[in-house]
Amino acid sequence: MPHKPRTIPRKLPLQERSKITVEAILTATTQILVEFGYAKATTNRIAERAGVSIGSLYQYFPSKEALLAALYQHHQNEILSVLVSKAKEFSDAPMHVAIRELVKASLFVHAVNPKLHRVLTEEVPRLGQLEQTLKVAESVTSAIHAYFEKRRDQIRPRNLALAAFMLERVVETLTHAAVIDHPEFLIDGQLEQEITDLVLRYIMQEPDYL
Amino acid sequence: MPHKPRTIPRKLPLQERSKITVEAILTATTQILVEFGYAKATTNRIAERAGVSIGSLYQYFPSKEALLAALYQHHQNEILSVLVSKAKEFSDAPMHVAIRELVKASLFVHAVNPKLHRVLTEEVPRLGQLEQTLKVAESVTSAIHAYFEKRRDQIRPRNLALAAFMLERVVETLTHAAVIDHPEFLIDGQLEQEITDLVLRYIMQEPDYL
Amino acid sequence: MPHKPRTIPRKLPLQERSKITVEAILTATTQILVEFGYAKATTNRIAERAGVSIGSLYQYFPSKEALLAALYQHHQNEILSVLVSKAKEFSDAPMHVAIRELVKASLFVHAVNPKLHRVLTEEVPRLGQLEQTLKVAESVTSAIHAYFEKRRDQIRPRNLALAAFMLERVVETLTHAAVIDHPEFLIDGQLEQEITDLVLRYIMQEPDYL
Amino acid sequence: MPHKPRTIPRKLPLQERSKITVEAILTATTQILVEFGYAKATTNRIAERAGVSIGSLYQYFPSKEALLAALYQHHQNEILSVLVSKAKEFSDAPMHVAIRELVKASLFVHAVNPKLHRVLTEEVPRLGQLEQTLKVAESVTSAIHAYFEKRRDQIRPRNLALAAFMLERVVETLTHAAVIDHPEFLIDGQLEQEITDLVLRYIMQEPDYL
DNA sequence: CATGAATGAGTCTTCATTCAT
DNA sequence: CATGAATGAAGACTCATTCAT
Repeated sequence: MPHKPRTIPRKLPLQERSKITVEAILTATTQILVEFGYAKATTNRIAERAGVSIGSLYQYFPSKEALLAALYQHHQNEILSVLVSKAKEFSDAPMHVAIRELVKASLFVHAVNPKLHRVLTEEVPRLGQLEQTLKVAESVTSAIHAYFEKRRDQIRPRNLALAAFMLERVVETLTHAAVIDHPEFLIDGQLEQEITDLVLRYIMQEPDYL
Repeated sequence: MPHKPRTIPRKLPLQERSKITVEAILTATTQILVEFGYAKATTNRIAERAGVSIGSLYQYFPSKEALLAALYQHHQNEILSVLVSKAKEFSDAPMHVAIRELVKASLFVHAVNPKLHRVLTEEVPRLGQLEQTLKVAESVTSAIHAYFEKRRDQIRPRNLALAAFMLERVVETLTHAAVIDHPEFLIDGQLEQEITDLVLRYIMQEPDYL
Repeated sequence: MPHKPRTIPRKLPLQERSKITVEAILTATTQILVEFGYAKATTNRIAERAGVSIGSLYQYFPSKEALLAALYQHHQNEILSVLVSKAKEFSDAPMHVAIRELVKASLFVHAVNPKLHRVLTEEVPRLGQLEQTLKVAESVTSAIHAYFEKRRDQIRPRNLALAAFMLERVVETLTHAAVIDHPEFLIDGQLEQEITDLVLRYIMQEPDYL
Repeated sequence: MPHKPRTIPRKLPLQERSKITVEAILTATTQILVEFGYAKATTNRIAERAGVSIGSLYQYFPSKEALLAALYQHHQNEILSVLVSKAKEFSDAPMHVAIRELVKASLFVHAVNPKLHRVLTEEVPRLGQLEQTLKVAESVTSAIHAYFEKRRDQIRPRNLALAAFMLERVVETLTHAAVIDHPEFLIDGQLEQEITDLVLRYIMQEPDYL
């Protein structure tokens, strides 16, 4: 009889074999999600693809939700780590450079596995634990906000929280939508240029940077 | 037989009673979707909420997908009609006025039933017929594109298709995300102002309109 | 979904337990069919009778049709194996002996589980895969035809295909109908004698075998 | 809520319009049965095809079973009337003539609407009232039996009941199966000849009639 | 720890039948 | 009497999850 799903991993993959198994399951989940979409991503199918018994899957992920959450987490971390490293690298650069790099990073990140990103973003229901997980956006927004605070005098808009929110959303949406629906805009770095432009014209006091 | 679900409404509501039933079903669907989310929106629950037998539901909507598609359609039409009427109203206005009105309209449209909009946009799987239905975005983009063509000389960016795409995406995302996650930005027409600003600074040759 | 039901067994029973389960399901299907008839033979009822969960039933038989097909197959094989073994045993015997044995075998086969035979033959709809399965008749006819070819000179009728067809149909119907509706004709081997007579008088050149 | 089906027609078609309606329903049932088979012959579909409301259908046939029973009855009567009239016509003819005519009549009857005959015979479940209805076979058998009694001395087999049973079954099956599966045997009156032969050789004392 | 057979609540959907208009 | 909207019991089937081996 089905239960209310636990979400905390039952045990940590201490041993080597465990790690491999967990890895295999996660990889399989990604593949199944990409190939068949969320609706057809059953735990049994995932286990099969992973070459692992369904029992083992539940050994490491106490519920389907936990599995998805882990994948999500993993995906988020990849994204965050790219963004964070870029942020550090260009924290002292001129703003127009920093922002261009942020846009670049966002494009890069979306290009890694666009289909997975789309499924995770659009299909997987954000319920329960997943609700909490989906917070890259927020932490990026916070980081941008903090950055704006530091350079308050170079920022034209007065409401920095609002500006940060807008920046995060705009960059995310445009890179996401372009990668999925309009790859042609990516040619020649056109999109990168235009998004950067869009943002800088809004953010900066002196648009003469151009 | 999961099966290939039919999507064409089985019969048209000839009598008055039918219309009421159809209306009740659609309303119930909206409510259930908003209250419980897509995952728990079963046809039986919807019928019950509508105060109608499950048989009646299937009398008018030959499959769950068809029901959702109808709701989608309805929702889309509401949105489009608002946008289209605004578009006509301001087609000859100065661009900065027209764009401000577009932003206003978008905010208005998202404010009607934000939760429904979120569920329809983020949770309901876009399969089969729904795939086709999800095209408001595209038609809005086209309309903007056409508008840009007419005013080509006032538009700074050279790639009009790209600019139209960006404009549509940006306005949609920002109004959507704000309505759902940051209602505080809506106070004082702040967001409206800022989005308009963002867009105009990007679009226009002469930002001295400010 | 309703769907086009799969018919290939989902997985083979690897473990001992599986075999028992499959066996139990098949047995239960037979019982339910015999007791309640096809119309009331629901998969849930069958699973219950088998002392097995409905899920298990679908683990081994991907659709109701597949279940019935399997039962059919099994039943057909039993029949065929009896007939084939008899055929081999008497392939060189005098024709009047061979034919008497065929009749005997047919009676024997129908007597095993007449009710099941009746349900399978008369009630279960012959759709999809079952269509293909229902071919014992044809293979028996072919075998008879081949037999006739070999003994062409002893066979009075000229159209051997027609004669084979008639022989198969006549023996099948008479044994079937008698077993179900007129068991009294089976007493004393009366029916066996008469069918044999009917056939031999038609088939043979020289009815003086009598 | 569904009830246990009544079977006695609710009212007689006294008026002209009623007769037409009943006729239309019966015709539609036949068509639907032939076109789609029993499994897809829903009462709503039948009513629609008949150009009559579902309510009207139930006005005249209190249940689906009653409808099928009526059709059955009708079909049986058509068959019986042909056979009976032939029987009368040839009751005093020499037996080999009479039997040939019986075979002819059977072929004729099966050729009228073979598909309907097949559906009625093989698909429609013989439950409840239908169980009782399916008795043409029996009355034909009785008639043959009576005929044999009258000509006892010309009949070779001693068990006249058994002989009558065999004769009825054999003629019915062969004509039925041939019409459906082997129309080629009907060419040139071959089948008619052979069935007649089969029967006469079995029945008659003196096969020198040939 | 792994395995995979087993579970069963819950889904979508159909269709014979009723009954208000 | 006709109409057709409404009914709802019941059926086939899925899939997350458990547990004996």
